[in-house]
Amino acid sequence: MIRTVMVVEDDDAIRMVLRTNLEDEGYRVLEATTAEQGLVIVQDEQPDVVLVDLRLPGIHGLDLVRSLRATSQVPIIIVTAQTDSHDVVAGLEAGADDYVTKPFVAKELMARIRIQLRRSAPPEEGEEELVCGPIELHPDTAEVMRNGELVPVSRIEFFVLAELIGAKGRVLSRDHLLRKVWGYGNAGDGRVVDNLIYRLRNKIEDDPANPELLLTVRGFGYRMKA
Amino acid sequence: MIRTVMVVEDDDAIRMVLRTNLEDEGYRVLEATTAEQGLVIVQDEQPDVVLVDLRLPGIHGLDLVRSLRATSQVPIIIVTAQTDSHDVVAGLEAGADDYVTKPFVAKELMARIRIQLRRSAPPEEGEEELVCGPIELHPDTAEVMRNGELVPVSRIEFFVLAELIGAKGRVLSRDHLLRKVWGYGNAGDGRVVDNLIYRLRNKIEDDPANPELLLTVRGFGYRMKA
DNA sequence: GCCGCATGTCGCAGGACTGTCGCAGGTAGG
DNA sequence: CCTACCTGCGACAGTCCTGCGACATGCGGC
Repeated sequence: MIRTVMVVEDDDAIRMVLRTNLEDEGYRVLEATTAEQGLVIVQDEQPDVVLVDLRLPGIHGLDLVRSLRATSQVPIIIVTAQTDSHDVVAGLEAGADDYVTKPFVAKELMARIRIQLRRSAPPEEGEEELVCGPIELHPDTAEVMRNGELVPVSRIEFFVLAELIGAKGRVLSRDHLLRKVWGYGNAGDGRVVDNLIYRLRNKIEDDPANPELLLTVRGFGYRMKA
Repeated sequence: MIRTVMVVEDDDAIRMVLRTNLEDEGYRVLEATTAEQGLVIVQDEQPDVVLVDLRLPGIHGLDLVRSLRATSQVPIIIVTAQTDSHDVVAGLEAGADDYVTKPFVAKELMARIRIQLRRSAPPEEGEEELVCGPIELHPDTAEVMRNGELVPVSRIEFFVLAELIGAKGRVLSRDHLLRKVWGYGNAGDGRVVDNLIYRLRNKIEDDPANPELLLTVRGFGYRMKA
């Protein structure tokens, strides 16, 4: 099961560090630079954890925490400078679940995220099997097997495949995939999806020109063979 | 049965979020950014639910609610900022059926929409099977089966068939189909429908010249065999 | 039976949709 | 710094869709 982490942080450098660290841990990462944006994205994507920098331009992070907590149970971790210790207290009172102070040690933050995830994880879950015919996805290792043989796929290819297989044969529109995989606010050309599908087919189909697993539904989008 | 939700909201970001969420739930979505526009579209399209932002440019959402209620029974859900609680009361008095405050949780809004739909819907519903004789529609995969065999149809053909089968034998006028399938603002020739029916018959009828499923009702339109 | 209108039945051409592939900037790793 | 890979983008071609028009057919009223 792929978990999604939302990062609300206006400092580009820090956001980048967080993104790379999180992606290395296998999370899907959403980003926002303002509280307003963060609020919208959280509602749209319903991430599994939210990291909030308290010092945001415009609306203060503290208010974001309150707004989030008012409508959602999502675990919130505050990320803040060491000097703002009083804000941390206010943040926890506002409904945050944990905090880390900058400069933070990546490993510690990752650990805290895991704790929050475990705490909020649905009781069972069952690690939904991502299998479709000869294709098998291992979210743990981000690996794709085909007839038991490892197929190298890129990060984004993996997510698209996971989304498609997770849909269990239902059609997914290009828009849907753009939003779910590329992320919110990505106004990228819809053709990006076509391209990625083309590349995926070259990796997982016997005869990429006559796909039997990753099917086109003209006018609608793509779907996996049931 | 495909339901239509109308969104009257001037904020682009919020409208976008609503659209994507609603489309993910399988609704058809209509949009308007002003009360005037909303009123026109509602009358023309007769959606199944209307979401109204109270803070609209020009005419206030409250007046839109009154105008709608004056001429229609359509369920109205108010979407408003938390701070406008007095407006909510006024809105409900003006005839709205429910409300959500921004920031709202998408899931909650979807649930409220379902409630309104159920309230206004024919008693049963329940994922209504799109089946008519040997014809079977699968919205998940956008596929049409005939005697268990896949029949390739285009996007627009699929929607027309869905609309007809959803009507359960009632006659649908060309105008109705143009509005529901081709969409608002399409001033297309009514003969476009005739053409499409012709093509559909060639795909789903045993003897297209003597249709037994997709029937003509002279002077009115078309209907499926009961 | 005749006439007028609604509908059926094509064929066509423009265009929408998708597959395919090469290119270049960017990134990660060595 | 170099290399390999990833990824978005654009271009092109082939296929399919679809609106339109023209003519044929059939139905209903007189």
